[in-house]
Amino acid sequence: MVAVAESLKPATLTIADRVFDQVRQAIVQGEIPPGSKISEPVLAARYGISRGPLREALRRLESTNLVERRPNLGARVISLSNDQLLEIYVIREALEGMAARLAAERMTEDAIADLQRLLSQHRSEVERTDWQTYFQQEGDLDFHFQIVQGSGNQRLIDILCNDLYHLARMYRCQFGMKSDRAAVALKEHQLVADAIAERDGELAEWLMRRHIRTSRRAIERRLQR
Amino acid sequence: MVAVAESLKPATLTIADRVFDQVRQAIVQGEIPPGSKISEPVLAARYGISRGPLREALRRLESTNLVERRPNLGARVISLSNDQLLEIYVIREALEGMAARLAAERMTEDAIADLQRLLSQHRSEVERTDWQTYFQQEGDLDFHFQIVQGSGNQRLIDILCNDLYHLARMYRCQFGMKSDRAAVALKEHQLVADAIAERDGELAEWLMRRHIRTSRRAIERRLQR
DNA sequence: CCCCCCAAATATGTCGACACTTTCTCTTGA
DNA sequence: TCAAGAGAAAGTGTCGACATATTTGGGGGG
Repeated sequence: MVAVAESLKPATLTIADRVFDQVRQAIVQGEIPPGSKISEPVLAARYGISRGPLREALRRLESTNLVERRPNLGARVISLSNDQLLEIYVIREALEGMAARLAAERMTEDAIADLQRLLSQHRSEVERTDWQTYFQQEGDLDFHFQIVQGSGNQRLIDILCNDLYHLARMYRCQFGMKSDRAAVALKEHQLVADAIAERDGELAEWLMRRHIRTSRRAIERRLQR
Repeated sequence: MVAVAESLKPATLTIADRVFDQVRQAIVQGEIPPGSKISEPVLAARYGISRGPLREALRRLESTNLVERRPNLGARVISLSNDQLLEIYVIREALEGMAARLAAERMTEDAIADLQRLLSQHRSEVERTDWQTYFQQEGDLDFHFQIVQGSGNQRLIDILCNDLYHLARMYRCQFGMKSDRAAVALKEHQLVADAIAERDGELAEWLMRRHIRTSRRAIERRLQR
């Protein structure tokens, strides 16, 4: 259901790759709670592998900022402080704003049609209030994901999809955040998509930045309570 | 002379840490040419260590985007294509623009004074045309570095300082780019610094983005020739 | 009763060896 | 002569074991 595409996988899958995915999923879904220490022997035993590939996986998790490793002290699942979460939104504002601008300039007509289709699908989902929260949460990421893809800037895609989005999802699982601004967010999404469809890069960037800034402030308010 | 500060080092230094720094320096300075294959046994022998820590170092180099690793095929030093170099400048435009905005809002008066001092030092250096190119190159990074630090956004600092700046430096070493726009760049720097000193975040972001965009276009022109 | 110090236990860092994959080379056949 | 295939060589992936650092627990002293 979630269209967070892994960039093209290598033909042969190494053990470290497989364990990396498994542990990442376990962390993002909160199975391994944030802040908890990760014991290499324990995890290696759980997955039935040696410590070598496990360390490789942990190292990759560190590079995606899901775990922290300190020499001779081991690895811990990161627990995002409120400030760190807000920091991520600031970066997303900058990067996704740029992504929206580039998407308006370079996205293919087909991709724009897909984007509009995704939005109309979201619209119908939002009307069914029961599924609202779940679909809006994942659907929100899908929308941002498609625009980032449309930017055509591979490094931009990597930074956002491999690092920041996983963090955002982990945080949502962690705090069970229900969005009560699904309808509002959907309207903002529509405005961005329209600007892209009209090839107005400057406006698309401005709208996307305002959208993310609004989301950040909503979270900020929620955290202060 | 180069103030690219490593974020606070752990007390104990592991072998993998040391080799990571050494290999990174070798790559950035072009000692290990871009695109060349990295043989684990060879490098391990050169540094007198086992393949374990070396692989850890290679993994960290991969996470900083200085080497590419593919399963069962080994590691290669990345060789930036022209497009990839330009992609980095697009991301820098977005991120450093935001950094300048934040710096204008949050930088301490002392830090701003340091920034102005750095610029006046650059001014005197630019007048001595012989050292111009070298100092301008490194000084340029120092200037950007100080502003990014002033943003106070730790993740922003990490992304720029640990990844993108090293790539930019490698590319400069690789192509031996001499900047013939040192004087112009210096003026642009001064404008950004002034906007920060006046706490005008919006202007600071606009000026920084224009500055980086101008640099990108200068490179673009140079590459097409 | 609390604090400090020392030792055992546990975990991480490092190493060497083995297995499997990839690549190169040489042979064989058309 | 060239192409295809088999075998060898080199390299990466994985494993188990040892060395070193950290943590934990207990004992002694204040």
